[in-house]
Amino acid sequence: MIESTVRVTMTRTAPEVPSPADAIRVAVSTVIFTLRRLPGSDAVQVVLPLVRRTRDPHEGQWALPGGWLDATEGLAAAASRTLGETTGLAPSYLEQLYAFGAVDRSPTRVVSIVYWALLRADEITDSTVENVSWFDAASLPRLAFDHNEIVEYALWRLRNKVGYSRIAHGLLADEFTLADLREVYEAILGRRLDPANFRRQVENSGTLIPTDRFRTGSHRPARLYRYNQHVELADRGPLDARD
Amino acid sequence: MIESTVRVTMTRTAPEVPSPADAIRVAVSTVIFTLRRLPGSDAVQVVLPLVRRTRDPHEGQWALPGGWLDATEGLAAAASRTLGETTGLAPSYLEQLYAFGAVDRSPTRVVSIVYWALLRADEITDSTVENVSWFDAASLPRLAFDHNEIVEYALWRLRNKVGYSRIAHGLLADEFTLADLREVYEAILGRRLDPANFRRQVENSGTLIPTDRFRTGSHRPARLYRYNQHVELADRGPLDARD
DNA sequence: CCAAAAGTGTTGATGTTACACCCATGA
DNA sequence: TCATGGGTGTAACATCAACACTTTTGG
Repeated sequence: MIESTVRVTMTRTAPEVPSPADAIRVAVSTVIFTLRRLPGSDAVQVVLPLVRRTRDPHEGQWALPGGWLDATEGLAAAASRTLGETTGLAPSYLEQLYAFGAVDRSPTRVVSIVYWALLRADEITDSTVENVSWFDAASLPRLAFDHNEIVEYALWRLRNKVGYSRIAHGLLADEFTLADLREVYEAILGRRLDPANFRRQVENSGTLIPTDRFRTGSHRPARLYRYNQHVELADRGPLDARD
Repeated sequence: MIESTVRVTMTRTAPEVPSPADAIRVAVSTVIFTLRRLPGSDAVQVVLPLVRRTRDPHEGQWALPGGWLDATEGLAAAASRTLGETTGLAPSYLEQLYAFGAVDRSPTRVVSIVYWALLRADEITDSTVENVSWFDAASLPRLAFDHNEIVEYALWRLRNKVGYSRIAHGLLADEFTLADLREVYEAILGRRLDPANFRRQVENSGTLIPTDRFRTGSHRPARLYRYNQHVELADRGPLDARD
């Protein structure tokens, strides 16, 4: 009988339908990055919103926004929803980061599907939601669960991806100067970039459309650019908006 | 009362502990790649093992090896276990691919944490496990669930990663010639590479250690190389063997 | 000797880095 | 006018693709 072999797969250590005692719950969390200019300084920081926990595991500590996966929604939808409910934010870019499922990462068994997101400068709603604060990604306090490690990994992905994709644009509004864009790269990469070389690289990439408007400031006006909508922020391969 | 705000997160659409009716099960599957030389030909194919389903959803169709996540094991451990149980294989390289959780990907709600793995030439156990067959990755039949799309994505990742890491080495035994290694790259990328340029690139990468042994064949003997164990197969960032 | 794969050399195209220099504006 | 950031030019350097060429073996 053919069934015998596959039986091994399905029944040896786990029954066809896991019993309630084996309950594994699925949560969804999101690491949301945006930039903030320090008041009274020209420095730009990568910041992210955290939510203070008011329940038992790690009560009082800061944690990533998230919640339980609903049986009727996809993973990305759950990320958007929980994120909107906790912080009121709706990011322009959302991508799956990793599934964290170590046995001891929570007192009960929880597998967290973590997403990461970018928020444009014009998307930051300053509606002060209670229990939500923004933190400098470079100097976080001790977070709940394994969320420190998760943010570390998200930062690593962000820095990596900025090198081979155009995601940096996901942090800027519609129109921006090349200095604005360079500032984004510098904040993420943590080092200064040559303005001349940066200009050429980004101009030759074909992702920018020059407008005929200029931003007038304290010195020579800088041309405003627009993002080429036909170019994806990042090549996600055969994956599109799928879960 | 502080609790009110966070309540929104936890209770609006999902209760603190999901009820049994909302049951979401977590499965783990693995896409295992290895290379096979076509008999009577010099062509090398990327192949992967599939398991024929003997149960209700998609019975009779081929599917990725996998099984249910056990409450007492981590994600990577579950991938290794289910994979060993179904195919008897123990790959040299294992990395998380993606979490698939679309609502309609299975008749019941299943979130699949999918891993992908590389099998060295010397790791292929030819113990003919029942209901397991090897397929050319380039021409798969219609698979169960969304497994066709999953394999597509895994192939995309493999091809991408071969360009910026040395994972290709995960497909070869201890000692190999540069032609062997080039053959791996050619099979994955699907195009011929210039032997001269390939040699220089890989020699300058510092990942190979030349031995003083040669493989004698029909023509001029080729030097055998060994991997530099101090160089990781792929930079996984702050993630190591974690779940 | 011959065929064929192993291995080396060379050249032009292309991209990256550093930095000198000119341009346009507000103050 | 001057200081400053916007914007252009250019030479040194590294990387890479194409391909001619030499070396070494089995037959």
